[in-house]
Amino acid sequence: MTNHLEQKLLSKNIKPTPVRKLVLKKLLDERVAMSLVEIERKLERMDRSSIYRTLRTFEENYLVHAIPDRNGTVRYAVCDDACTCEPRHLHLHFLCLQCNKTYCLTDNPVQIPDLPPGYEVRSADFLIKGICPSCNK
Amino acid sequence: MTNHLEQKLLSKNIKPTPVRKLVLKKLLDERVAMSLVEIERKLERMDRSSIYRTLRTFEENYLVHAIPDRNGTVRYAVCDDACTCEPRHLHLHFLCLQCNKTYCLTDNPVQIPDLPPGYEVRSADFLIKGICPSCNK
DNA sequence: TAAAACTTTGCAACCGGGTTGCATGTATTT
DNA sequence: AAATACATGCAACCCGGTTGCAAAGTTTTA
Repeated sequence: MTNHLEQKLLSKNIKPTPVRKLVLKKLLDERVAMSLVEIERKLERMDRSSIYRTLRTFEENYLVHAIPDRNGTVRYAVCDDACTCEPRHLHLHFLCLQCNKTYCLTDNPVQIPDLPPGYEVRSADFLIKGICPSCNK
Repeated sequence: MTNHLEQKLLSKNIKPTPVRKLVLKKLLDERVAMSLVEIERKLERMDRSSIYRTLRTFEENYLVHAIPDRNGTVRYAVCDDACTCEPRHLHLHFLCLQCNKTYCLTDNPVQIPDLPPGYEVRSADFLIKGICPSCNK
């Protein structure tokens, strides 16, 4: 419901405007990470630059995180409540090569390996590619 | 030297043409992963589409692998001799947020975590971001 | 060795996602 | 109610990626 969306936005200090609520709703409903254009196509009446700026606002305020894929498109996924998007937070994602959906696998903890001295780690992305359960049956 | 480049190309069944040798040389010399445009800027006289097609050929023949970053650009790095780019091969990369260079950390093994049943893993990318040793001193 | 077939390269044009400037509309403050 | 700030929509632009096509180079075949 709407209130839930508003609360989620407010909890990240984002003013709950109509556009923002719709974009957030879409991201939550689809339950997979979406790119700017994917969102644009699903929200027919909405202007691209509005979605673009909305996604930037979301990312700046740690409501979503970005997941780059091999073709140069970036998809966005809503951070779960525990996600702080802080340094050393590790995002684990699964991209299905068949249906092209990107799943967030938040409950699979991954260790960031020790690096040679001198490397200072700020964040990390782990993207696994393959076939997802629903394409696999 | 040239012969080394030719051998590297031939070992992956790529005909060693002038353009290909130059692109490969540049990738090896710079020792960091480079995007299409980065290569284009370093190789002033060379046509973009030639570089583009060259990179595709390299990738198709497993001479380089692609590393997507957060802004939607894809960088290419020469696979080391052990790298087969096969399923289950895990690429570990480090992107410096300051100098924007991408390093291949091939000697840091990483385990692909166990996923929930139904997920079939084909490949994986692990991108760590932070500050590299030479920016860090 | 010359012609035919194929591959590589360069040029130009295009495409499409991402980005920005600006004007209008909507909310917030005074 | 006026002034200010913020959000939205539109249009235009930018730029990396991609493709079609013709010229140059290479390999094959007769």
